[in-house]
Amino acid sequence: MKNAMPTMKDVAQEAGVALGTVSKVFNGIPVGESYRIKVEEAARKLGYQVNQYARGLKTNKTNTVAVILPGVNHPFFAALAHHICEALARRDYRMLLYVTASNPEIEQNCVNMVRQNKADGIIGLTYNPLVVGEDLPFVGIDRSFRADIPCVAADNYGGGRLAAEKLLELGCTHLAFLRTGSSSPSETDKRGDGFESVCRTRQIPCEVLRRNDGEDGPEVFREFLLAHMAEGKLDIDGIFCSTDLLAWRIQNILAELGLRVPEDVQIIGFDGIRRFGGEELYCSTIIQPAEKMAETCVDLLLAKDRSNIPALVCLPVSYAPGGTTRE
Amino acid sequence: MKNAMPTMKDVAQEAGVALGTVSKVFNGIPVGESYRIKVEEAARKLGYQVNQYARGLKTNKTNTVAVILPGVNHPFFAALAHHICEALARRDYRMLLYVTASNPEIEQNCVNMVRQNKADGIIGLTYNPLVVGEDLPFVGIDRSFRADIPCVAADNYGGGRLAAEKLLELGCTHLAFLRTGSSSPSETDKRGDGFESVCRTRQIPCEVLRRNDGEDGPEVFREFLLAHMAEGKLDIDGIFCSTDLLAWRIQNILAELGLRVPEDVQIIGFDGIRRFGGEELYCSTIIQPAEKMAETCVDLLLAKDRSNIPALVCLPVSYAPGGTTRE
DNA sequence: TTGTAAGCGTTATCAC
DNA sequence: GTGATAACGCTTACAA
Repeated sequence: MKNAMPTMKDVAQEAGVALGTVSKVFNGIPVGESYRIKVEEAARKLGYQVNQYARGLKTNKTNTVAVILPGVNHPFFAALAHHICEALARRDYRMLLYVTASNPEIEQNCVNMVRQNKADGIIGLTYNPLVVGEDLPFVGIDRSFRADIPCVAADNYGGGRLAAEKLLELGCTHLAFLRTGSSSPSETDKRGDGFESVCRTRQIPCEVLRRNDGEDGPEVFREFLLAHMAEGKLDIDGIFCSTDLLAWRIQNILAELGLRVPEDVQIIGFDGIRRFGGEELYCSTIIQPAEKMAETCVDLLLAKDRSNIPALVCLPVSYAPGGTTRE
Repeated sequence: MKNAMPTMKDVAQEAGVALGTVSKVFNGIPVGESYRIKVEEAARKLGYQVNQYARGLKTNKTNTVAVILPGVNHPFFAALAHHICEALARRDYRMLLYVTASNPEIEQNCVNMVRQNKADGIIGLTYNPLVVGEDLPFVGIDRSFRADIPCVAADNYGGGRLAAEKLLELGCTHLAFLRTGSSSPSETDKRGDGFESVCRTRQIPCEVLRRNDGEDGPEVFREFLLAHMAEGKLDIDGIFCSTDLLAWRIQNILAELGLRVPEDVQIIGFDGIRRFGGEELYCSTIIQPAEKMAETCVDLLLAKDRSNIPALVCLPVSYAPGGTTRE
């Protein structure tokens, strides 16, 4: 009458064997051939599926990993979620997804919920320092808030350097770095550092504007650009933006100002966002290896030996032209 | 030494009350005020969290819903996932996400896994007929494969009509409907039906090209357009594409052919995809109410009374100009 | 090898 | 109102 889901007991009865024997069959523990057959047959007949959570109650493993992201609406986060989900599935794990809108309370709340749901670990791209038990494996993306929590990120510093080198290679002589993003520190801050370091070394003039989300509107960037214009010309000829989204906005502003990209000024973004999740790039950009990052997070989280986990893993980025540079 | 997660027993001991009392406190069952305080204090001190799955073992509820999508890389799917996740969180449910790449085996496999994980229900955008137990609540998006499984979709038919009416209102006299998509039938097929019905009624010439994904490359559309060109002019002046992605591709082809949008030909897409998951539209389009759809799916799935669930719920769409129409 | 029984953390049914 | 106690579906010694 209630829930007709068959249990191990049903299978045992159907197969005419003991409960323990059924369990063994489903755990790959050797059992008499004839018994195995009987059990498997009964299981198929009844459509039996092990209850992972009842099992977890005993084994303290649920084969479930919680993933905490600010959201899944932004293409880069979507790509992460997608690839993490697939990487987990390949290992026969399931993904419990939480979205937080970067809200500290929600983030912490998610962590608490994860404990209720007994996930085997957490992969989290979070912006706030969280309290998470020592016992619960945690891997951070782009950010680590505790010494023993490994962080997986793209090689943001290297990506910044690469962007600078590319722009110089493409003939730029006066660069700029533009940034928006969260105010809480993260690996992504190194994008600008890498970029500036190249400029310093090569003694290239580099204008910098770093802003935090919400601090002020897009008009700061407009003003910045205006301040660098004289007689309809921009004195900057190469811009590195901290994200593809910012690059897109900058392009719009430049268009309004009557400047052409890439003729008057070349732009390189960061992320490697593709239209419709698979079509062409929005701009010339430094591509984050989302799939590799996902795979690495999962590997790190599920590693048997958690004694010598690295604190930070930076994955190689690559440059791809996307129409906003001259090549 | 092992997992230090405190249990109800620990809380009971700490609070100096019986186990059952602790349980009652956490279930809102009336209990002596002084006891409640003691329990809550002990729980806080120990950092206790109920184990949802141990609870589920008894109650047959896990407060978990499985969501099955082809992937989460495409912006529309990402939006669905995002809003479903939030809608579930609002009801104190968690989301178990599975991605299938529309592969029938993987889809079925997900359903089986869901049974292992004892989700309370499934929300699925799937392309293949699945075998899913009568007992497991299921809500389909854009498709239903069984009479008793409710389907939530945008008003695709109405959207098609709206597109036709808009194009006519904008002065078009010779229309076309272009379509790609899965070969398996779904609610989305009605987009073209609605569009054509308006054309028929109003006696407007309407060229139609319906293709299935993978049947052939993008060149069919190019050929189609070429076949409708004479002396560098297109005899069609209004195109309705079954998705924004297709509209984007068509725009690219038109550009190659030297045709201008919206001057020479106006285009309306379907979906309402926004750049970077929140910026402007790609084209003039019929917007699917992703958030409402998500909310509706969750409502339907979690409805107390599942006796009179509708078979199909179509949510209202809206039109928004996005630069590919003249207004 | 196979069967038995004691938990895992929780809820629910009872006597008290 | 409170506190034992028997499930829930499964794993795992341990005994047969």
